[in-house]
Amino acid sequence: MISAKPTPSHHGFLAASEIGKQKENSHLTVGYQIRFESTRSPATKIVFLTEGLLLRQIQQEPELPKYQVLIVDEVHERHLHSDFLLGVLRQLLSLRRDLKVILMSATINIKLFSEYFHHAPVIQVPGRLYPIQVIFQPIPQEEMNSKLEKLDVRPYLRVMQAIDHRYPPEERGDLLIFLSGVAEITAVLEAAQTYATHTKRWIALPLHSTLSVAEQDKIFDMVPPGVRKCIVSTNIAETSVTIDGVRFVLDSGKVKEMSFDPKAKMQRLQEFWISRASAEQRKGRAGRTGPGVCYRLYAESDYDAFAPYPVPEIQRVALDALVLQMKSMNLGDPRTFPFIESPLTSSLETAILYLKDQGALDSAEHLTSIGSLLAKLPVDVVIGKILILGSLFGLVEPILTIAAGLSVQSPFLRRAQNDPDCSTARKPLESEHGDPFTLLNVFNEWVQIKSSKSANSRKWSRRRGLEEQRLYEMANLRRQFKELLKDHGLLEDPVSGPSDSYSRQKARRERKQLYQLKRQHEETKGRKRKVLKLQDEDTVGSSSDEGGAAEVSGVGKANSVDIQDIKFKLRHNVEELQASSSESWDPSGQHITLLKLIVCRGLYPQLALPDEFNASRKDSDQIFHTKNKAGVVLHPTSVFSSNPELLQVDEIQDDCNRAGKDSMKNVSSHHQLLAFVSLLETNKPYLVNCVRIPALQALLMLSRSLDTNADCSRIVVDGWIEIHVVESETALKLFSMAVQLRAAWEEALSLQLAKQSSVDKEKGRERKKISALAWRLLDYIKSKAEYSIRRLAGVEMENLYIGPQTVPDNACLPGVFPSTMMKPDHIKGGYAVTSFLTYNCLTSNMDFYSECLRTFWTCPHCGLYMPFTPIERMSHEASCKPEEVAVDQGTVDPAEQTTRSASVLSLQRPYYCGICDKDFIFTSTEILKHRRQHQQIL
DNA sequence: GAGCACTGC
Repeated sequence: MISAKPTPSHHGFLAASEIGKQKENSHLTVGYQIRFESTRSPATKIVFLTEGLLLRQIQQEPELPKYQVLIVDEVHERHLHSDFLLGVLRQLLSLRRDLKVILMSATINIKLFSEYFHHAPVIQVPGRLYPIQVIFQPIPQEEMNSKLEKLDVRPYLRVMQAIDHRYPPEERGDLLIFLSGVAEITAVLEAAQTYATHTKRWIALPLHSTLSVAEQDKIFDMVPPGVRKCIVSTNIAETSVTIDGVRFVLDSGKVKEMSFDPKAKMQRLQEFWISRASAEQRKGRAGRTGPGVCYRLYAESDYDAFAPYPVPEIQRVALDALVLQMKSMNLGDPRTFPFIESPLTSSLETAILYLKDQGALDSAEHLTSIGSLLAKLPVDVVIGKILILGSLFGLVEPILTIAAGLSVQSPFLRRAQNDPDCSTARKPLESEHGDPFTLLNVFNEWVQIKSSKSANSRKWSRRRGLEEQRLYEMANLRRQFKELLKDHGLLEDPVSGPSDSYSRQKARRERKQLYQLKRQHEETKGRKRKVLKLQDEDTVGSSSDEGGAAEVSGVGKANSVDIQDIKFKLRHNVEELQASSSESWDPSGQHITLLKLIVCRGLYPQLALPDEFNASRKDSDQIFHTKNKAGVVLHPTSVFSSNPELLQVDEIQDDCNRAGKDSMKNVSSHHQLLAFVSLLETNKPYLVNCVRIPALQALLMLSRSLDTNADCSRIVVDGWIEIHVVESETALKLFSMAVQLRAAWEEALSLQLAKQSSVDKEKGRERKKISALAWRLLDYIKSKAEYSIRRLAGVEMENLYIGPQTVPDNACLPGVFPSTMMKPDHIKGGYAVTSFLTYNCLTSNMDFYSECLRTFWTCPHCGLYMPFTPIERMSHEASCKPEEVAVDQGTVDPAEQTTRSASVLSLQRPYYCGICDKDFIFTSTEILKHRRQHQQIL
């Protein structure tokens, strides 16, 4: 193990340049590889790559035969991937005696690493840092801000004054201020700029990740003589961005960190004191080019009380992806894996439970077929599900874009929200269906611009307040997703389009030109450092966000080559992209409806229910509830936040028929649910990236548990949402459709995953079936129903079920499918119809017996006319459905095998008729026929 | 009126 003093220099780079010198003539032997870029070739001897990428390679080749020596840099930073990698390498070392592993770390916590690797020898390398004077300057009590107040900027200004006072302006050296977040940065920046206009000795600049790339780059610009930069930054300057020329560091001692609340499945961004290791790292930023000074806005006793190190990432985040990857690497039980420092047991259990719930792990915690696929997709589990589901319905192109859009930082620049020009230009891109669809629109429009010769995509993006960089990233991501789906047989290789020799030649010529432009750019490389101007007196007052600044750098770039554009056009086939993006042009809205259903199924159970009293609330006060967290709000960037009317229900009120009934309040046929991508708590818990969908239809289709009363008009979903359907007739119709569609969808999916549709002839049949399924899903989603919906209160949730009844086990009712049995449910009471549906188990004031609820009904398929109880009718409908949608018994997911095989035998079953006082062996239809006889007699 | 720390496969 190699260690060095905590210095911001990149040891890895040092090594590279030394190696480079040795091998000057054959520079090709040293390469690098990151996610979307590689200079690796067969000749490569030394390669720099990221930990995540190496882990993916281990997934493919567990013994890493390609490598003899591995150097892992910056292990002290304790990233999720690096901690995991160390664990994997430690195991690999016992398999590969010839492998050499070298860890590089700052001197902190050397013992931990050395002992973990069986007391590996330590080599100390002296650091190269200039001396730094530390000044503790705690904030006086009266300037401490309470949580609700804006940050008090006086302590920060005092430091700037002190610098002006003590150091002559001709002595160079900039100031770097570390704060916790954007709000704090804005406050200090404003004050610093005001101070700067008086003294003319400062130029203050913000630095955080949500700034556009151009704005971030400004911190590298030069200042006029006698002027210092004051860079007001987040943590980004602690490790990610290195700025030379900093002589003064001002450390607030605060940091915002993401943690994970497993109970509510919610991310939480909270402010904390930094660790001593971080404090030292921040201090070190002052001593890179010469002796420096570090002002700390806390007392030395505070410093001593700080935690020694930051909490390793593995102990802070959701471990779904990690567990999934471990499973696919055959690393055994994650609970007993010898991590350098174990994650919390509860966190591992939550992840395992979640993966089971999502069907990625079976009950024995082995990967399922969908699980092993998800493990190979470099995305969150929910996004992975969306991709898989999308490939089923041949809606891959828009789904790829949506999945990519949800996996990158938002392309919407924050500052543009206040700019009226921007928001009007953005307006046409907004989708009333939800934020993922806005992302889809943005990308598709952008691709159209890219493919037109005359339009300038950079300009187009800037007009709309979009960070184009994010759109390039989306293009890369969606291509990677597409290739992965293809590799795993979920996507057919497109038949390559006709290409005549002329167009091939043309394409070749274009590529050649692009290469030339790229080379030109590389030769004149390095952005020329501009000289920053002092802030004008009159612009300062109004500009908290520096309206003009981006414009200046934009104009500066307009004349040069757009290297991003060239790289994009070299990497992607723009015409193909354009074709696929216009594919999702969908005037009828059919695709959108299906896409929404797919996205929502992927996101399930991340659903939020609008509060029933939202109609009487102000726009900004709209409240939503999730199963585990009541009272969440929309993130202000959501379409629904600026257009809350999209979620308003036009209530059917004071209808004379139901005026008196309390349960029939809030009746409408337009109730909507929100599916959301994440729940993030900052000041409040926010729903991020929302999609709206018809509530009842979606819940019947997606939820894990549906409990009903006798006529199915009252439904409890997943134990927390209650629905009253006005007409039980309607409820039954929906139930019947949902039950059948779920089975058909499930089957199509498992067929797809099992790759059983490899024979061409079958493929055609499969496709027909799937398109029939799609149409039926569309019909179903659009079906009308009037109902009320609300979240159950805590007490109500505890008294939902009638509980086990004294029914003998063999008293089974005919099932909904010919092959399933409706068994008495011994926990809830009532009857288990399918794995998700329990009939007549809800406690109710009205004590219905199913026999009382027979009504006459004509089967649309066979014309049978007779009185049915609700459940008999569903059963008949399911067994009497048209040929092409019949459920194929031949292909059953192994996970479901047990439940089904038992019931296949039970097509016929004992039936006791009370009127005849006789036992029969009947199929369900025969039972119905038999009962009809009695009805006629009576 | 009110907002997201930072990486990365």
